[in-house]
Amino acid sequence: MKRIAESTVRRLSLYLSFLEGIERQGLKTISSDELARLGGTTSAQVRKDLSLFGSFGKRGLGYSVPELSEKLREILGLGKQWKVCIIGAGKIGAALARYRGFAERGFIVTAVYDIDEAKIGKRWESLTVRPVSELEKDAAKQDFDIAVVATPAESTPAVVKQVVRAGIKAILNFAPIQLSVPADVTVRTVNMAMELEGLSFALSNRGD
Amino acid sequence: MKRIAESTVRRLSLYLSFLEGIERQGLKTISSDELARLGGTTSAQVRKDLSLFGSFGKRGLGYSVPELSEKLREILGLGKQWKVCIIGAGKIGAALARYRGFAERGFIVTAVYDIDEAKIGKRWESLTVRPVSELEKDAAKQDFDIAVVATPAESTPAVVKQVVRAGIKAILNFAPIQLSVPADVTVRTVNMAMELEGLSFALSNRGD
DNA sequence: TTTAGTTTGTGAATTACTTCACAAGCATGA
DNA sequence: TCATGCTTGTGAAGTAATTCACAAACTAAA
Repeated sequence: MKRIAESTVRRLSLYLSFLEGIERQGLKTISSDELARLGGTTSAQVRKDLSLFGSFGKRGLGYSVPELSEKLREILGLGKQWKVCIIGAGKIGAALARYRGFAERGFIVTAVYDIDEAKIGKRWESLTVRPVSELEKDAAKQDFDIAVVATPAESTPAVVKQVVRAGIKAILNFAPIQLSVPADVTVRTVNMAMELEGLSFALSNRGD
Repeated sequence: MKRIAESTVRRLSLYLSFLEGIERQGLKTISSDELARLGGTTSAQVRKDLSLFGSFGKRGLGYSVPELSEKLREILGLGKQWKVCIIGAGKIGAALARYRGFAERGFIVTAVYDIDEAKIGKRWESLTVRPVSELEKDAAKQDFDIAVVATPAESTPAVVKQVVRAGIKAILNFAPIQLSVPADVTVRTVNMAMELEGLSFALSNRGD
């Protein structure tokens, strides 16, 4: 299959969230045009995005809401269960571990790690904090799919090295630094400072 | 000035964070090539990004680290102080209000709002929770620059309408929905579900 | 001063993404 | 059954972002 752009995947997520709302309202079909209006894009964009994966609509009618939802869930790999470990037993990690949407979408947090001696061995959100040095060994048994990296900037490169060595292929990164990983590891970074600076830029350069 | 792509602004933020690290290490100059390596991009990209705003380097030498940092801070509008209000006195809001990087970069939280009667009037992170219905009136006096929207999906559209009416031109959105705002309002959305789904997609479609 | 070695800044070329525009398919009603 | 009206799926066209490639500018050393 052709390489899919990250922007496309983000839009698919967005479409799915709309469809779930619409499904709850009981509507049976939706056109690319309505979907586009909800997502702030164009109907051609919607159709193009979907056409990368097949043809799911009926000409003259639109898309069946439950059918398209199901297809999108399949495309996005939801419905499977993903084993997640959280690295960094701090506030962000805790917020995520408690976040309902996490479990709802099949992301199951099965372990938590830290490098801080003071935290290791403590109970944390119904798990026991383990040392990062054990990650590789644990991963051989548990087979984690995703690592959430929520460590301070300084310790993050070392932590990420362990994650990669443990064979984990997907990282959700909250550390405010750029991760360097092999090409077969996917990283999504959530960086508040960067978002704020984006807003600051927009405010500073209005009307240019 | 020409329209600047969001991806460019994100990279500028990234470059700045590297420069700050390098400045602490005491290095005086850096080449586009080194910056590119740190940021996982190409030297041509770095030079192109910077050239949109002027020419800051010296041929044969590279960029002066303190000088380029300063320029980037200027471009990104840091150094100014931005007045921020948080809407939604929940966990995300609290985490942000306490987040040090927030204040360090000049984002000052001066008020918090909610629609939940039970929360209104309560103390919260050294502020008192006010009703969203008062936002427009308050904004006339306080002149907020940025609104952080951290409300449940259902109540978000109404909240955003108030924010827009209050004349606030930048929104950091944590609600898992698409905001509809006039063109002169800038929105950055942080949506965990979308990031997770991106990872899920990558894991499901490896090797295609 | 001259030469060798770097590195920038930037048009041109390339690649990626989005939008256009329309034939083809389906539903509905006559 | 046929005509009308809608909406999809998709090549082609257009726009945007990235990378190439090289002249120009600077440093440092001889």
